Amino acid sequence: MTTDALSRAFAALADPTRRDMVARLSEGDATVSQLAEPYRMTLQAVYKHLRVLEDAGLVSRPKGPQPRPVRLEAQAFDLMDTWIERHRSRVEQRYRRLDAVLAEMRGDEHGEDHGDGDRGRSEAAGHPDES
Amino acid sequence: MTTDALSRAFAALADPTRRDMVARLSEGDATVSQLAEPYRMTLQAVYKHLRVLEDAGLVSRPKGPQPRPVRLEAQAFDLMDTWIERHRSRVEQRYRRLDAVLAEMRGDEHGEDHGDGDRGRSEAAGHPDES
DNA sequence: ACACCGGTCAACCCCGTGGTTGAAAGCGCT
DNA sequence: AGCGCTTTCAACCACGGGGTTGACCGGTGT
Repeated sequence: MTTDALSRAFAALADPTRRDMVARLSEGDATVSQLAEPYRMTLQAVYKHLRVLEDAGLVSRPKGPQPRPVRLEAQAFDLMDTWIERHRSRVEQRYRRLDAVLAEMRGDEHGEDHGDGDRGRSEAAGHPDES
Repeated sequence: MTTDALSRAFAALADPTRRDMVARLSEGDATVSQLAEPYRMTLQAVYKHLRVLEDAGLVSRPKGPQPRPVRLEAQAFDLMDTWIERHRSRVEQRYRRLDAVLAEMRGDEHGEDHGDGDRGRSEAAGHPDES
């Protein structure tokens, strides 16, 4: 079950088919069968994927009558986005700081790529902090 | 195997333990055993998680001698970030547009929340487009 | 009423994954 | 060499996830 929302969201997007669905949904709502037709898999399989996306909160659907269209829901994306942003930015800052240090030490020549240079050690006795 | 990079990245972050590791790594590099100690699971299990993160490109480690520290790698985050951003923004635009339409139709009263109102249909015959 | 159509549920199969245990490497000591 | 530390590999187990097939519900049309 993995229980927590973030896990579900990430897990949901970990599948190419599901990502493709999201991509198509971002261009407009669609019904289950409409979503299904491009793929070679069964309608039921698509439905399952849909359920996963729904459980992840990435997608919502009116419980009303017959042609229940599927609609993208932005909030779950925000969840992941902020999480990623939170940690990624930290790393990039460390990168830049290191860049700066290196630049200061020699004449600068900022390599855009990530070839591993030498390593700097830095212990972190941090608390888990999670989320 | 799920093969593609994005899938691996998302799948990697779909696990709370792994996310926690990333969170801690964003505060500074750490060795496998350092990473392992907070958790009740085996060192080997942690190592496996590490492998997943590494395969996902979220983490790198110098192949040098013994205490091989683990280091966060920003690029994979960028991958996910841009993907999410690409689609999320689309949705939000649609939201706003719909908001605007509604506002135009009546005297505006922009509900901040997402209670489902009525729905507008809009077919999309778009190509998969993927990635 | 009947059938049709879209959507949904349930049982089942296969394999990838999170976790375990056990043993083997690598490398730093003295 | 031998000890001890960290890191890694391999075999194994239980569970959940992606996919299938088959049947069932809910409206709409005629």
